[in-house]
Amino acid sequence: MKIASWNVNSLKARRAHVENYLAKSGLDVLMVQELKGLDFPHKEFEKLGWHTAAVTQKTYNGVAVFSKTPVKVIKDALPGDKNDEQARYLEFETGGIRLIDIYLPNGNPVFSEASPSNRGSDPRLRGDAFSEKFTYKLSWMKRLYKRLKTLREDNIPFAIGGDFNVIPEDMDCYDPKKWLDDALFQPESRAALRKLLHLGLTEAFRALHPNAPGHYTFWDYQAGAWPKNHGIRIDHFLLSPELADRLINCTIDKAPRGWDKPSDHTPIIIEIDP
DNA sequence: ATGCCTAACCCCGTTAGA
Repeated sequence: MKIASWNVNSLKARRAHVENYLAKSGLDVLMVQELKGLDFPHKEFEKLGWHTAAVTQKTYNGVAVFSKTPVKVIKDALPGDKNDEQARYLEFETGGIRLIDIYLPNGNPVFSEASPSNRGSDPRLRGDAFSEKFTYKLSWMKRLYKRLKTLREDNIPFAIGGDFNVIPEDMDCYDPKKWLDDALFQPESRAALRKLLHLGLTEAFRALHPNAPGHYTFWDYQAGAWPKNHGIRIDHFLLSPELADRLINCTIDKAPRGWDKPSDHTPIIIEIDP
């Protein structure tokens, strides 16, 4: 069973890419993120032979799944905050497996804007407050921990994939120094990701490719990042023990990043022994 | 040291991405 995750950076803009990928990649399930629109073309994809489910909002965020087998939605929002209206979480069952598709908040900027007199000094030494966006990221990760802990305690096997917006380790970016001030690279973000792993989850790519730097899932559109391979690895799959034991392969498919008018992310694929 | 690029919305410059 082949399952992929891909941040498409607007489904509308990447519609042909997604259809092409579904037709040719041999996937059983494709989870996508950052749809950037309220409308989701369920019928059109059903005509192409895919079962679908989506959580969308206007302009921002949005996650969806395409599957060869029927999709039963378990949750269309991350529990823990009824006032959170951002479309970032979809939990479902398909092909006999519980899957979770996430678009984890980016969180930049890390700190609230400094007063003019304080600019230039280190915001951490200054004791600046975290920004609203970074606070939201960390609280979202705390809520995610609670949800995954519940699934573990209930002995429900699952795989969670998506755009985690966290660079796990220094080897997961081309130049760690350039990311020191970024929300994706903060100690708090990385600790929250490790905490998820401490529930007994396996990070699929790193488990199968230990000590292998230079493998990325995102390359900025700017400054020639793609041809220079100046990327970061932020799209991940985490597997509960039952599925980790069935993990055959985990690869990053760089091809779609080289297509015309590409997303800035490229798909990550896991293969599970049926 | 800074901006670089892309997408959505409608304000066609601003916000967000990462």
